[in-house]
Amino acid sequence: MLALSGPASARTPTPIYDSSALLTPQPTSFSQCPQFFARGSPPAAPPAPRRRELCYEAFAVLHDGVSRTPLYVAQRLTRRSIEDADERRADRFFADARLPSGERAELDDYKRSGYSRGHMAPAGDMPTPTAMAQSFSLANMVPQNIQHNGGPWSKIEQDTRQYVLRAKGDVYVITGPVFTESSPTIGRNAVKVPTYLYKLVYDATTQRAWVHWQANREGERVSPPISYQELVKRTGIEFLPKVVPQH
DNA sequence: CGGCGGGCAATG
DNA sequence: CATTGCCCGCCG
Repeated sequence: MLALSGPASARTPTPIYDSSALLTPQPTSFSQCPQFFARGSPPAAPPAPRRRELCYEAFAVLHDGVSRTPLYVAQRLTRRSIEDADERRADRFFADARLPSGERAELDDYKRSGYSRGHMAPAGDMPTPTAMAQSFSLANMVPQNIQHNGGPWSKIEQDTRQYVLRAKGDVYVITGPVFTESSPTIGRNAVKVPTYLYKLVYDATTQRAWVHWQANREGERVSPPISYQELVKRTGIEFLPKVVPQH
């Protein structure tokens, strides 16, 4: 078992799962890693059962036990963190033991599924060996078209890193899957295959945001970004805190 | 073309 | 379970 033994996760107690936990939402554990969210505010998603908040050393995951994937993964990137992102790729994927077995993807689900294990918070962003290892949690993965993952999506990840290298301050990135009624599943645990993937990039210094919205399929090219408001419309999730008018 | 970064699977 | 070789797409 690969220990999630980084400083951040060491401070994160393992959630207790019992019947009452399914009925009454637990207090947010994102409160223990607010640094990954703009102004410390996690996205406002409509409440739903079987959602778990997981903090890691360099990113935070809202996991969905129905799809057995993350719903979104949040990061804060800086020029410094990208300059530090020169770790050797760990390449050791693992099922995340902090999730109940019925809610999580297992390695066998992806094996010979025809889909790759696609990072939401990319391995290439990770600034420390611990963060690199943690990024291979299946709680950070969705079944992704192999060609799209290694091609256009990889390009978007690298473009994002290049942007951050030139940014003046904090850049918040939120990445996640979008499912449709017809979304297929893989493996015995029926891990849902996303129809679309998005990556929201928000530069807190300039207060500019843009969104990469890509179909999870063969032949998909890098599409022109869409607006933040369009992302909210398509997902129903308010990812960024509403700006409080100053006076 | 080679290097790099996203992966995969076979092998002891 | 770690190592190794391989595939693919993108870019300079």
